[in-house]
Amino acid sequence: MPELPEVETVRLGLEPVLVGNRFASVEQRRKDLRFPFPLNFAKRLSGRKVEALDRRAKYLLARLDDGEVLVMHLGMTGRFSIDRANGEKLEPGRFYDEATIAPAHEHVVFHMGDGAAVRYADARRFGYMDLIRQSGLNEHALFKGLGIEPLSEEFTPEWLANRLKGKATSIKAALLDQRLIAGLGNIYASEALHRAKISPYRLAGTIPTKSGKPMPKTIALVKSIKAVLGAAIKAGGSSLRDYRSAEGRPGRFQYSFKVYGQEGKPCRGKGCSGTVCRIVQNGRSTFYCPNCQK
DNA sequence: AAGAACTCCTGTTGGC
DNA sequence: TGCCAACAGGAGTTCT
Repeated sequence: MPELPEVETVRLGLEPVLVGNRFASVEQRRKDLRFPFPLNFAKRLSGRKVEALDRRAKYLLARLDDGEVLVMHLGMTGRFSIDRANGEKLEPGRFYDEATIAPAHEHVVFHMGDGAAVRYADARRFGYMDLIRQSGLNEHALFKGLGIEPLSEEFTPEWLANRLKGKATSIKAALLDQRLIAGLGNIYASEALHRAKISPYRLAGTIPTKSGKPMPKTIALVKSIKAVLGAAIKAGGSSLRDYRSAEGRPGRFQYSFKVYGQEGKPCRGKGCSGTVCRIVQNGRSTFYCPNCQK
């Protein structure tokens, strides 16, 4: 569920609670999420200090003082909540009429040295956690094939044109491929294609280059991806059903969706009179405007 | 080898 | 109201 902007928002919320703090104890309430927890997970975390909390693609990386990295992925329904040390409970859904998280879905509780508790709940359990040595992180199976960070300076039209060349899959499917661009998901792929006025059906290989130079569509796509992700982070991510920022405040970017979830509504593209359609590609919904996306 | 289908799991929603 | 199929922000594994 959470894509790059949501994970980044969670990172910003967790950072002041985790960084510089120690794990006093960790409750691990089941042996696995999507994958088994690593051996002696809770024990290995106990007493460790968090030196930094980073993000890579949709992964959160808590760098520990013993050279290990606590790797966390939220899957589709993973969410964190924080009980502050001063006793204040910041429950997800606090600003909503939604029920609180069912206790059965709360799988991990990190008790911090300063008295704060960081809770991880995940109804579908598509999320996962692992402990990996910092020195081998980039060679680890989870990270080895991971693609470029779309907000990095290295992500340029030249780079994208080069990587899309010869691809026979749809551009929508290509944008979801984490080995290519790491962090885009189903919402922002649709939104970026709409901003760039590119049909999700277009074969990725037909977008890129002419005589070695990126075509306008490639330039527009890179610009759109960066813009939509940047704006979403600024808005604190998108809140649909499950996602809340770590403080429990909802994201606001859902109000800026131009196509995602907007089936049947008029296209909000400038000067476009089209209607937003929902189609299915590779088993996933794509929203787009057939009138302005070519 | 690339691309697509299948799979994991639980909860919500919409149609009849 | 009840039931049931469809769908949900991900991505590793298994097929073709």
